Amino acid sequence: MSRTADRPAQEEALSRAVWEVLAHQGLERLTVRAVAAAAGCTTGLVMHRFPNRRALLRHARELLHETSRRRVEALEAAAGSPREALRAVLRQGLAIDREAINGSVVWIGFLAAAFADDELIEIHRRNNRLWRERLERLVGAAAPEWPAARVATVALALSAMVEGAAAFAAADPAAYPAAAQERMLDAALGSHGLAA
Amino acid sequence: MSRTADRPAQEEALSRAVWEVLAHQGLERLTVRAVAAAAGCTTGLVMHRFPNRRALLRHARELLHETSRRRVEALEAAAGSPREALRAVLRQGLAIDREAINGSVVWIGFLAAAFADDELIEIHRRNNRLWRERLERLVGAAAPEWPAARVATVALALSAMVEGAAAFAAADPAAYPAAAQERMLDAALGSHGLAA
DNA sequence: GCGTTACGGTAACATCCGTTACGGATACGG
DNA sequence: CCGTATCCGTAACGGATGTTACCGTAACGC
Repeated sequence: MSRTADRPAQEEALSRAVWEVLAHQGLERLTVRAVAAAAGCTTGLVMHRFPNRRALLRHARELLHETSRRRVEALEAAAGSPREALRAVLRQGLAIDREAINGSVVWIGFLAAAFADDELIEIHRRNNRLWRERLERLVGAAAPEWPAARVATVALALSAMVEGAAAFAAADPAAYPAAAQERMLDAALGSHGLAA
Repeated sequence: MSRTADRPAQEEALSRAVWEVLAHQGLERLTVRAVAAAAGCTTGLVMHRFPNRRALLRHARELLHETSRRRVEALEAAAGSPREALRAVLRQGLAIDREAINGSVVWIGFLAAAFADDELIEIHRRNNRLWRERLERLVGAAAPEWPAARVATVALALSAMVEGAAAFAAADPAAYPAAAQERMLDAALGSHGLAA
């Protein structure tokens, strides 16, 4: 062996650089060179870690999903009741601080990129279906007496609302302040009889 | 004068070509050459009609907004009651047929592009605020007794839900069939006491 | 008809892209 | 210490991109 490079750490650093570029420069400027510059290295390292640009994007997308999954599971575990868990998980999907706004911008960038990359769209669908199952499980726990069809419909309504609000806020943070998003979430939960 | 070219018609045709490329090839392949090919002309015509690529995208974005505004106003005028108008306007924002799915893909593409173009994001914000005002007016007409704050909150909840559902369906049409989206809409309207 | 003028296709330009090849540097095994 | 294997920065390549310049061509006024 020669000098041991921490490959997973480098891959994560490069993935974070992808998020950075996506959040602050947009999809059109998401080039290998821009990612390398954001990571403080050269294109040589990037192309040594990943066989090509698409593989880099895929890794960054997967890591983003894994990160948000862990965050959601921590919130779910820390919640005191099913309804609190549901609200906490939905709330983290909103764009209520600068970091979450950046996350939403990145999410939109990956989605737009996925329409031109079969493997990215496959990753999106897989993750989205897991997200949907989680939401249905949380709604079912929050309203145990509901039939499955109602659970599924309300879970879709809530998850779609959160995604849409995050997109709105990402594009126009001043027009969609955190308080407005939270009022929206509580109004929706309350209207469905799911208030904690 | 020489041979009179129908400039507005050409600009519209080029804008439609932009939508076409955005819907079927994605933002990354949205090049001047791809737009020209989709419009059945060469880059020469494109660059004669617009000073540069960004101006072409801006025109296509504005025209898209104007088109959907006209569609929405027709639905609103044809509705028999305020609540029917609200439902019809929200329903057209869903991705319930192939054309609407394409429209949602295009919408996401423009949004992702806007994060790298100050003028595009400005157009988005202006249009989105008009959309929001329309929704608040419709919700207010559907529930005249509500205070303004509740109207605004519910309008945000409904519009965000529709946008999110359209994004979900655009990325995974098989997982979000039209019937599921409509059930979601009716469940949300019903939960807020706005069913027709 | 004919000159003029707008129109738009062709082709070139500089730049940037993803990717590849190479070579210097470095840490480990012996 | 030294050979060697790995790491990664450098630099180049072919191709694509936005944009510009040029020029043939077709229609209108006279």
